[in-house]
Amino acid sequence: MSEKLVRIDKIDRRILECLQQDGGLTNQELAERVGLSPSPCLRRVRALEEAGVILKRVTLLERKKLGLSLTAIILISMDRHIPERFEEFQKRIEECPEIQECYLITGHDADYMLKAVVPDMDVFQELLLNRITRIPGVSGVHSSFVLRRVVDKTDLPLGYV
Amino acid sequence: MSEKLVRIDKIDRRILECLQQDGGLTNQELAERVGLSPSPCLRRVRALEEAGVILKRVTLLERKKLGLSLTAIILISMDRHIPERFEEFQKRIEECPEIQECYLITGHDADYMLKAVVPDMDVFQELLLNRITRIPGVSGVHSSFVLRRVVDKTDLPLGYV
DNA sequence: GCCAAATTCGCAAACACCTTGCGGGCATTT
DNA sequence: AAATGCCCGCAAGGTGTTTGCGAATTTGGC
Repeated sequence: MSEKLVRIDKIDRRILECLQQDGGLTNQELAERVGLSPSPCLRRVRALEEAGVILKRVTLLERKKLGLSLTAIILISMDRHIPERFEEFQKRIEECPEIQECYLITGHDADYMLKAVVPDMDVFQELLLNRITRIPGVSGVHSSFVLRRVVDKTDLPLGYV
Repeated sequence: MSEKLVRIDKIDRRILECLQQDGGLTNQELAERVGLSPSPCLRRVRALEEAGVILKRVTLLERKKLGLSLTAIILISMDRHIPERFEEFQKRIEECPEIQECYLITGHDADYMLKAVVPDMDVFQELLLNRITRIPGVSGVHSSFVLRRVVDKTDLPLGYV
């Protein structure tokens, strides 16, 4: 299910490029852009979904319009590197809707890198002090805040496919 | 255009929750889920788009199926903090399709935090040495690599709206 | 380089969905 | 209590999706 042996030709790549950019495209528009008639185009999209290349379609919302004006980058270190601690940490992090990303990373500075979206500093403080630092094993926490979004996109580079 | 005075009631919130999770929902399905008939539902969606709350719809793809198995977190420091350097840096970063996120951040450790998606270490090395570190003003670079994606989602927390 | 097999295309028809104007009901205001 | 404005649902026409099928193209073997 997760092997990467998926044949992707020129047309598939253009389909993926278009859909990455605009998931609201009708099949007709998509077909026109990739130079195909609607039916084979839809069949290719279905096949790409079936193959697991296309994961899901989502709608992106504007943070500021929703009063979510603060984005924080949090680096976290764990004291004892035992599996149970990591499992527990990950479970607790998944429960926080404010956390959009959480990666286990290499390097000695930190074990986890998180990105959180909150309305303001008060909520951030609550998240950090009441929820994150209370998780067993969390020893070091370092937070930065996003001043400016230079790049913030979801599309993958398809030039290597 | 970017003020946040947007009236969002219970139904709008449910619409946004549904669309964040599944952008491929038909208007009929959406209407049913939020307890509305198709026409007022579509009108609300249109209004939310018009108001700029709904930004765009995108399709998320599976990295590994496309041979993009390496994700890097890069922290960058700049030597002289003059506007021209930052402008130039940002312009050059935008040209890299591998860079999905680039934030200007607070804190003394770094000025920018980037996330890059690449096929392998060779490409990462090329990106880092030939493109990023060659940008005038870049003085410090620290890279980490993603070992495991604990959380990786695009939906915002709507509990505060 | 040719032929057979498999794949993938485009067409057309049936179906589902979107989209608009309109009338009616509910809430808020005067 | 009446008037106003807002938002709902209905219905009809237009648009897009989806399926089977025959034709064309590509793939692989000899």
